[in-house]
Amino acid sequence: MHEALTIGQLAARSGVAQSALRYYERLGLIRAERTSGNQRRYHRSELRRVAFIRIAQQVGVSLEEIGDALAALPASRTPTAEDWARLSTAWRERLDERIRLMERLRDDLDGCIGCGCLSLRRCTLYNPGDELAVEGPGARLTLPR
Amino acid sequence: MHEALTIGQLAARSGVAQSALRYYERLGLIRAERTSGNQRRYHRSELRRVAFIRIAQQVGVSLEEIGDALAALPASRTPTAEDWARLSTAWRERLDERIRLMERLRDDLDGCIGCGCLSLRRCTLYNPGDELAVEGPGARLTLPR
DNA sequence: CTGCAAGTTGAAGCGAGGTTCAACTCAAGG
DNA sequence: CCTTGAGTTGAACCTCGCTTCAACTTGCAG
Repeated sequence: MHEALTIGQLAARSGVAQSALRYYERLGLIRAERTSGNQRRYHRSELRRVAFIRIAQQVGVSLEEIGDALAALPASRTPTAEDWARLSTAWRERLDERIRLMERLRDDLDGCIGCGCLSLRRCTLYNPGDELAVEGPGARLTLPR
Repeated sequence: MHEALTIGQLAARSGVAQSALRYYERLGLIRAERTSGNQRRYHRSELRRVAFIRIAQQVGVSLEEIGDALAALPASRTPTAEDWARLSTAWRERLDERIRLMERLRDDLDGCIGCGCLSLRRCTLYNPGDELAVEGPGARLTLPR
């Protein structure tokens, strides 16, 4: 029992439901070989991919964007620590940005608590990203990116 | 043109689409009077409600929870600065919590960048909220609450 | 070789947070 | 009065990130 993980094992070890793993595969976020009987066998390096996906989600990145990022990994070989480090660094900057945004929100909120204003334009608070306008149909990302 | 805002005006001033405003009304988050011809007329204080809703969304609160919070406002009178301040204080704590979570994520990520590990259990990084398990059907909140 | 857990698929469904549409009605300036 | 832009409704649709289901097939311990 070296190398290959079944979907159940990957699910257990990553904490991600099997159905979610299959979904990720459909989206091209992870990959699996198949046994002669068509069952998925995951290389251990997929564990890192899954971890990366979940972390990126927490940073507020959509699965589509995560896919783009993962596509930058070398397909020919198992990604090295360095490969991962490069990606992590990129997300780190996003995280920092998000944190800054939250902190600004908090500080603005502090300023407003005194006056109870929440008066949109008068406050810096409202709409911190200057994203007043329309963006097309469908659901919106509730949280800032 | 004092007091009452049309839906178009509220949309323009709040930066929220008319369709979203009607949706919020269906959910009971905001209220409007009606003209004799059945058109909505919003009290100016609804501007603050809308602002509050958008801010709370940024903090990662669902519309349902926002509704619960807004229900705590006095229905009989226009909310005072103090009323709003109370709500804001409550959200501030949530915000702080979220910021802490993000910072922890960032610090953990920093630790991992060196080794490129992302190795789930070995790192503190993965799944910071200890929320490994199942939660029932439907979409999941992507970002920590 | 049997039995049972674990795996397979595609299609359908869910929940959140809206948008879009058609078919009207209202408000107000000229 | 007429026109035109703004507003009305309910129902249908959308995206995202999954889960659930039914109907099978595989893998493996005994």
